[in-house]
Amino acid sequence: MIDIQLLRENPERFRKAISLKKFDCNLDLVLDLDERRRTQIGEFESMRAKQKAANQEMAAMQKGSPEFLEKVQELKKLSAEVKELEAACKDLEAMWLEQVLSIPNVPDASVPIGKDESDNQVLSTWGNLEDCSSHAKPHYDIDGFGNRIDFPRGVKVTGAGFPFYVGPMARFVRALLQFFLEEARQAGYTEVLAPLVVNEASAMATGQLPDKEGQMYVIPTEGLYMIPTAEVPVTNFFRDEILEESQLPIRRCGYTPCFRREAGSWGKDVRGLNRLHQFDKVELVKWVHPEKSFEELESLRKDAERLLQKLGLPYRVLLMCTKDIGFPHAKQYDLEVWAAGQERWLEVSSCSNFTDFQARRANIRFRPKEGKVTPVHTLNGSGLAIPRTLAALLENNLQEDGTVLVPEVLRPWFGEERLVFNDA
RNA sequence: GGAGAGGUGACAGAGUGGCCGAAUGUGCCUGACUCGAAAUCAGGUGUGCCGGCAACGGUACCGAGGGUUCGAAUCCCUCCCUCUCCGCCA
Repeated sequence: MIDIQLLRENPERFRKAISLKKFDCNLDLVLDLDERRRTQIGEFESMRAKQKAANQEMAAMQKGSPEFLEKVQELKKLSAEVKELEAACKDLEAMWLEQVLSIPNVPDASVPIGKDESDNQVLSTWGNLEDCSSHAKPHYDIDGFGNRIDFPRGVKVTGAGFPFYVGPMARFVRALLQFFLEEARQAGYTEVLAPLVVNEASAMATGQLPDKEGQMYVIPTEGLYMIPTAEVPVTNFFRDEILEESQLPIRRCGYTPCFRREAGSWGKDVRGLNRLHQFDKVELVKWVHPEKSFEELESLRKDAERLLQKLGLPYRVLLMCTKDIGFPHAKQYDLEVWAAGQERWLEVSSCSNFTDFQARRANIRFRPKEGKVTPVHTLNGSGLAIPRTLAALLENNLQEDGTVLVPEVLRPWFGEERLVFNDA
């Protein structure tokens, strides 16, 4: 959530941010509620102070004495008033909070202004598209693909979007995960193995609730949600905590399966590995000093880029425009890998700086050497999402003989030079 | 899942209706002592919100949410969590 103090001081800054992000929320209502809330709090607290003082007097009186009983009668009325004022406060507070939570984060000045995805800037492109296999074809059209990634069995067992990875392909996914995790470790991220379901408070803190609940699978009997990304449990690790300045920055990585309902994305771009309900991903998360978050975003992006470079996959870096960055984001890069068979770019990582927006919502703060407790800045990025990376890899490295050449960096983990699709 | 016990500040641990934002101890910070350190002594040491330029004042917070009462850390209800025993189980 935003800093209400800043909104009071400079509403225009937020008005602009909202229009740039094309979000719909009523700033005047927020400011009005803020005003009323403060007045209400003032009234309640002064009445409450009066009550406390009177109760103080009572404590000194002899219980049951006439003046005591008289005082009780007198205070009953005051007590009722206090209760009313308190209830009014709570109501206003709740309305106020709901509105404050609906205001998006302000985009950084470096974020290009744009109206749709065509305004995202391609910052750089790495690798040569021509270097990809001349035999490339969409991964789902590779001979024997179904032997290795079994969608029909997934449909039978669970439903669409839950494939089985079989034999060498299962091992290959594991090799990718191990490669990603090891790279992250060497880049200074501490590995965590996190819960795959989270409670409501956690989903609220990272912003999946209340607006994006359609994205998550729900376990209604327990009131829990299956995670759409490791970001949720990993970020919530420090929820409601005060960190020491000397601890910052904290860098963590975590592998988890991710579960996404993807409601509404029916029919488009969903073939093969392009979009699944369950997929594996390594996520990188940082908690940093507010002054360092934008440089930490650059290094986060580079950490993700390095993975694609080592895998030899051509990719491009997009600086997302104001319309395309999400609600809590201040700045966001997307990494898109080239899938030579489909001849299209696939998003495999999104690296974001949330500044203090998510931290304020999740109540993650730090104690500066001087001054008062302050929200940290949080960042995260994929490093990387498996299925699309895998799709590009299969397509780009497809050989004439129908096998896929395994990148050097994966061989220590996979143990073989080629991925074969047809069982001998 | 059943039975019992319990959840208090950074930690340990008192407190069972008003004198409790909360004893005491530990830790931490400052000062004294010391060449320096240890030990000792003295003082300080939470977070949110509201008001205030500030000093500061007010208010809330003793697992969470309701309730009783003039007044709740303390009594009642619901929920969550931890521990012990039993059951079940990878």
